[in-house]
Amino acid sequence: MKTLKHSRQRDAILNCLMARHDHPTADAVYASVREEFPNVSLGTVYRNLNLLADLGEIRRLNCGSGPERFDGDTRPHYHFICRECGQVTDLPMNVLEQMNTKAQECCGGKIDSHITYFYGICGDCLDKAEKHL
Amino acid sequence: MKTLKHSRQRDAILNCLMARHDHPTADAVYASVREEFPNVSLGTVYRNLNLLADLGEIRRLNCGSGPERFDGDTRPHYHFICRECGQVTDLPMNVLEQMNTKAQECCGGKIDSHITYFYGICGDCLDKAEKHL
DNA sequence: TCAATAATGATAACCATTACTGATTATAAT
DNA sequence: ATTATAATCAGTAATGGTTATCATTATTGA
Repeated sequence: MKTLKHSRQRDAILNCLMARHDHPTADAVYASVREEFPNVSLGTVYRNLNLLADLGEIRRLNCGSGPERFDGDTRPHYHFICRECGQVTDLPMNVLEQMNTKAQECCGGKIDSHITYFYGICGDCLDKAEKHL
Repeated sequence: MKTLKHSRQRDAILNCLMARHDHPTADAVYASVREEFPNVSLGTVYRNLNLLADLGEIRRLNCGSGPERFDGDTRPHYHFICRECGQVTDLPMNVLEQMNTKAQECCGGKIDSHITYFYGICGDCLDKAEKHL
């Protein structure tokens, strides 16, 4: 039985994720934590991100390409990825639990969850495109 | 303007993906193509998988962890991933286009598609668990 | 048939992530 | 408070999947 010990670095990493809502990569978290702990190691960031994710205190995001991203909001919700700028934003809509039931009717197993990423062009990029016409 | 030239290796790679329905990784495709072309290079496999995906003849799958997978079936459909064995299977259910509309109401941008992965335990693994009780 | 060039095989480089190391630090028992 | 312990750390090497480079080979249109 391994007892968790308190660590300032882990706090800083968790705080960073709670404070920002841009779903940062490990590298971005590293840069952020470095402001408080100038010689924190990238390995420490990865180790704690994984630990926190396994504990269920943060969530891992695999948005289709590029490095993994992390989310301090563990409540089930959907994400929208802009094809133009790559920005990942939260979608304030309810998760459709009934999709699991529907999907389960199509397969022999037991489905308990789903992950959905929406793709398109975000408002900012639409505006920019407009101006350049 | 770069014109595409025909290549036996690319044919073999595409055929492999059309023939099997287990959503193989690049490495698995490599192993398969090697039976016909014993000294095909892994780089060639990657290059052509990317080319074919960009041409829209196959699809890339990012199932949340592990290496990228590829799908010879480009028609929109959902996938189910077993947490136990990692197997990726197709779900014969309609894609819910209305989710895009719904999601778009929640964000300032333009949403054109979504990708959903369902997670759970597949029939095979449920059976195995049953026997071991 | 031949020149132009896309594609190949082999290999090196790349990048994100993980594993290893010995030193440090937080916790619990004395 | 002191000490024993084990978790955590910083630093760095190693790993694994993927991409880039380059000399050679294969395809194609004239």
